[in-house]
This record gives sequence, C-alpha cells and structure tokens, in this order.
Amino acid sequence: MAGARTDLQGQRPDHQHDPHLPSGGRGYGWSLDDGHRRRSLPVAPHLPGQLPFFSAPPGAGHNPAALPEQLQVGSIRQNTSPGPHCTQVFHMRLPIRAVTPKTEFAEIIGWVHEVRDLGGLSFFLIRDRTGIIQVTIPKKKVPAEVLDTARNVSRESVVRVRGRVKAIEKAPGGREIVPEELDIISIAESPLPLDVAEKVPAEMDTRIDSRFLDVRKPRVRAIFFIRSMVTCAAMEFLASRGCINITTPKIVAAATEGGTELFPIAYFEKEAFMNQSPQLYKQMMMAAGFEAVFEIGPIFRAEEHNTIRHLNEATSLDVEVSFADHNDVMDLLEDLIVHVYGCVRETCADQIAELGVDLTVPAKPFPRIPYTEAIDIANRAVEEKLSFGDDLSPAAERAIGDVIGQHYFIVDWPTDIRPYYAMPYPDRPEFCKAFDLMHPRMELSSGAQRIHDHDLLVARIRAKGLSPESFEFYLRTFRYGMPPHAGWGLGIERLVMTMLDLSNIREAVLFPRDRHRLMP
RNA sequence: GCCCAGGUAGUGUAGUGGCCUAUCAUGACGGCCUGUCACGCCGUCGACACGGAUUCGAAUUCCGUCCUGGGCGCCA
Repeated sequence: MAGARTDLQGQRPDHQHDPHLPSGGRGYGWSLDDGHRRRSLPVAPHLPGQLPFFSAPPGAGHNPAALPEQLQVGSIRQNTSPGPHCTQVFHMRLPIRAVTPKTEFAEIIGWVHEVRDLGGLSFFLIRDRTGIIQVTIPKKKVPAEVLDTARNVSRESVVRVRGRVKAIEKAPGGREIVPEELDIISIAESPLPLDVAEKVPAEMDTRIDSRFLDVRKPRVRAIFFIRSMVTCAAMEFLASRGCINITTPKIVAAATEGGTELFPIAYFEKEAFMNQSPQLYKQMMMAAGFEAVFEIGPIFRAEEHNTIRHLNEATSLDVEVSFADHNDVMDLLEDLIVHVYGCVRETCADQIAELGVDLTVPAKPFPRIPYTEAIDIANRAVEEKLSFGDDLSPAAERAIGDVIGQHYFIVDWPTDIRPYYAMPYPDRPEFCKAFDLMHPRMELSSGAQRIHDHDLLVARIRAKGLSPESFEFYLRTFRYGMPPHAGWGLGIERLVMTMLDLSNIREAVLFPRDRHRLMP
C-alpha cells in the first residue's frame, strides 16, 4: 500500500494521513488517532441519533408530539435512530454541515465545487453531501505547499482541507476555513462532461450519460435524498400497520397477466421473462396466511413508449391485505400518502428548499369518484369524447385533475377494462371493486379487491381470452383456503415525480431504463 | 407502432443559401486583481452527427444512415 503513495501527497509529513487506504486492521487512514488532532477537533459533531442534515433546522418547530396521530408512526420522524442518511458512520472527517461559526478547527474532505481567484485571495467552495463550505486562501498567509496545491487543483477534484475555522458574516453559512493543510486526494479531469455548479444547464441525455456527476448537483441529490425518505417512510408505515416485507421473483416463467409486453430472457435451457408485477405472488402470500404483505421492488414493462411518465424498469410499492376490501386498502393507501408527505415535509426541509417546491401534505379523505362520473367530467373538458368502457386518456386524466385539484380515487371501474383478478360487484357484475389513485397530473396507483373464489377467477381468466392452465401455479393457491383480500401497486417514481413537481420521470430514478437507454 | 421536432466547441445556445475560417454564455489555459459568492477585467483555445446530391457557393436545401427529445397509441 505504501508504494501506492503518489506525489500528490508527497509533501505531507504525517504518514497517518495516507489517504490511500485503510491501513490494515484499524479502519481508515484518517481515523482521529493523533493526539493533537483529537484535542483540536470540536466536540463530537454528531449528537447520538441526530440526523445531521435531515433534521429540521433549529427553530423549525420540530415537535412530533404536535403531529396528528396518524403521522406519528415509528422512528424516522422522531430521529431516534441513525437511519440510512446518517453521515456519522465514518469518522474520517467532519461533515461540512457540522462545521459552524463556533467550530474552532476542522478537517473536511469534499469536492471542489467552485474556485474564485481574486489575486492575493482565492476562494474555494468545497462540497460534500451535507453542504458547501468556503475555504479562503490569503496567499501571503498560508503555507507554500497549500498555495502550490491550490494552483494545481481542478474543479470536482476531491480534496482534504485542514485548518482553522473563522466566523465570517460574509461567508456562506457564516464560516470559512483558512487551510493549514490542503491535499488533492483525487484529481478530476478537465473539462468536465457537465457543469456541476449549474451555471450552464445540461440536457437530460447528457446528464444521464454522466449521472454520477449530475447527482453531485445539490438540486439533483436532493431528489434522491427525498426519494430515500419516501421509501423508508413507506416501509416504516406499512410495517407499523402489520405488513410483512417480502420479496418475490423478478424472473418468471410465463406472461402471467396478459396485457403488457414482457422482456424475454434466457434462463439456462428455458425461456423466461422479467416480471411485470408482483401481483400473483403477493396474492399467493394471502393463501400462505401472511395476511398483510408489502414489497418495494423493480417491475419491467417492454412497452415501446417514449414519454415523460413511463419507464421500462420502474419501482413498484405493492401491498396486499387479507380480510380487507377495496375500501380498506384505499384507506390504507390514503394514510400512506399522507404519512409519506408528512415525513418528507418534516425531515427534508433543506432538500425541499433546495428544490424550491411547495410541498403541502394532501388532505384526507381523498375524493372517491365513480368511473362513470369521471368520464362525464372529462367529457366536459376534452375534445375526444370518451364513452363507457374507454380507459382514461392522458388528456382526460389531466382534465379531471384540474377539476378535482388534489389527490383522488377513481372507483367502480367497468369489469371489462380491469384485470381478471378484480372482484366484480355481486349485484352489478359489469362494475368491479377496482380503483386508481390519481394525482392531478397522472395515475399513481391502481388496486382492487381481488377475486378469492377459484371458479369465478377461472371464469374471468377465460373471459379475458387467457388460458387457466398457464396460471395453475397461481390458481392452485385458491383451492386450499384463500381469504378475501385486496391490494394495490404504487409507482414510486411517479410518487416522487408528482410530489416534487418534476417534469420528467427520469428525474426520479438514478439510472433510467427507457426505450433507448441501457447504459449506464 | 404512428406523428412531430431536433443533432453546431466539454456543456448550454445563436445562426433558414454568400454578411460564417460560425454568435453568446459557461469552461480550459495565460495575465491583472485581498472579501468573492454566477467575482470582475484583458488575451488565447475549442464545434457545424455521418455519407451522398443540388448549387458558382451549403451549418442552412434535398436524399439516405445513425442518434436524440416529445406527443399519441400501447401500458392491470
């Protein structure tokens, strides 16, 4: 490992700082093992259990006790566990956000966000995922090595800065570091494939080509921090409601539901497909007696669509609950949406501010509009009139969304345009207990009470022109005691997209898979 | 699958037959500058997707290829 040392670090006398790696057994080369540094560093910047950058800012009135009861589930909101966003897992350096005007001395590691050279004075903005800090270099006052390194550093290089913190009104965050040491840990090539400082915009295509750089932008990173909170909050919420977290196969034998196109793959000597939905498997877990399950996982659709709201690989949050009907699971879905919005609002204030969105928690209950009424509303607004049995066009969805102006359900769909497993109303079988959850912009989720009667299910499969034989692995679970059940599937990307008012669904996924893109 | 729009320095753009060895911004490089915060100023560098055609002359028109964006369809 010692041989790996490069001349970038050559001038540094302190061997314990070798950034090249975890020297054997003791963890990180940067661990705070030097007596002097231990003394000079501020008191532990990480309060136990604190989420350094997800916690609400001081004075923001973070008071879980004041929240409506339905929002007070679990620990994420209350910051009692480190959680997935905690920066304090490693102690190689101080997270930039933890450097305050009161900090005396700090060592930070981050990316060079911007450089402004004023001649005798130059400013470096150093960024990590917690924030940005200004490093000020008065050329006549810093060591010659620092000056030398500062001359050679390029934007987006990773640098280590160690120095005294000064409280300066004029500096961003009211503080800056004057370096005693400055090392280039990893030099960035130039020019950059896109401008991380966001002075010049980049097209989505360029951005995805260099997604690792694109997500360095604080604005883009904020989307994914929030997405993380969305899924964490949803999981926590569902667990609190007694749902069991399951995973189901993504490689399946047959086109199980008809309808959407599947991606074929080679599975040894057999043909197989990428699964379009966990639907059949989560229903099978009702037969297994799990009573309530959820899964967050990928789904694959081989449709050649080319729109800002479709992906060929998406993330679905699927829920299935026994001894429940469509109304019960709509209530659950509504509660989940409100909970997730609430969690994001409470814990991601910085990210919301970064994105400049107005994130209001939707009010319960969401209106439940029968399909026939939805058609009427749409027909008052759109040119292309819909008739009974038509699915809603994107224009119709938007027209209804404009009228309703908030999240809403469309209920009581014609049985013919819903999947075979949707439960028809016994007294009017042309309608079924299916629903869609709509955001004013688009569909977020669809679900239904399912058919739990074997023979009725077989009849419905036949009526759809499908063959019950190819569903035997599924149908047999209905012959040994299948409870009544209901459930839904929710598109995570669409949830994030509508929550943050993103113009393109690709913004809500790190590495989108669409009609043309397979890399990176 | 159908339709529409597009491809110009690393990035984002202007440019609809000669005014273009191509505009502006950002960037990189060099120089000046001690409180910037999209720092400022001076200078330099860097591009017309590919192939063919029309024309005295093509970034610009036409044809083909490749690539891209979007709408619709499709999408429980």
